[in-house]
Amino acid sequence: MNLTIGDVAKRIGLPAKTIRYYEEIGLVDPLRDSNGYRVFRDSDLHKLTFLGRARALGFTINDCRTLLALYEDETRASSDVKAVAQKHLADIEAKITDLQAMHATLSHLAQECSGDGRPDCPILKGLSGG
Amino acid sequence: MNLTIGDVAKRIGLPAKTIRYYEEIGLVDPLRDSNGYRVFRDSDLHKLTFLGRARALGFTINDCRTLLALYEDETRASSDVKAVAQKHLADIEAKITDLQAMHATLSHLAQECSGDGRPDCPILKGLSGG
DNA sequence: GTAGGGCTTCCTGTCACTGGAAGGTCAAGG
DNA sequence: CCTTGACCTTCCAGTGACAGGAAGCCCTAC
Repeated sequence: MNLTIGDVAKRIGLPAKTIRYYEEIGLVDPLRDSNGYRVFRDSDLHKLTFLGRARALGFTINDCRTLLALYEDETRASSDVKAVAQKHLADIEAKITDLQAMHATLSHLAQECSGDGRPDCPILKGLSGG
Repeated sequence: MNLTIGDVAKRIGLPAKTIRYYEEIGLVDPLRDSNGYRVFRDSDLHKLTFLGRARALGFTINDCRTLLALYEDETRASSDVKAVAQKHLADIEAKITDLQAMHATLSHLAQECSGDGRPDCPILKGLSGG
């Protein structure tokens, strides 16, 4: 018995919709049964697992495409993989820095806000440029 | 002389496109000159400044709409503002936590990758489930 | 009068899906 | 044999917050 897309979805932990989408954009290419249902080979399952993990680490679909190509290429240089990873690590670090700055500013404002029934509010003052 | 949208954009630090978009979704409502050009009052400039800062702190457009309404409402309770801010702070914290987890996992994998010309790569192994 | 820059609207594209409609397929139960 | 319900299929629209670009009007300077 072939695994249907629902079975694969459960096994991999990705929604069926997402798997169809990955096929549509050419990340996987499952076979078809005579009834039109998708047929997933082991290689498809491996790719989908790979994609699920890469996406969970925050790689873009474009990065995933690159990484998947490297994954499939037995003659790859690990430096190519590492370069993609390090670029992504730098992006993550930049995002964390941004978020921490936002958090610092906003928590400072919130701390000064009494948060009661009165209209006076340092948060709004801060936002309006006060 | 009225300020045109380009002048306002420079002054506030938002692209003109963004200001038009904010008008389209009802966040601001500038007047119009006889030639069709937008005319920005002081109150429009204040609102746009407010929006720019709120967006820079990561508030969604929907939150901005709420905050702007509170900003305009002289009878607001500061607790309402603070609630929005604290919800957003919690979201920021969650995002930072997620990003830090991704960073930890990926930097660990990257550290083990030699990054040379050989095909052997712990990053790909980690992604494929190894 | 013409060249340029800015303004206007409108339409499309981005990213990575998600939701939903319309219709085909399959196994189980009556 | 028929139905029911849970699958599967495709296709279309919407999300958030804009950005890019085309076509055409306006205004100033030379």
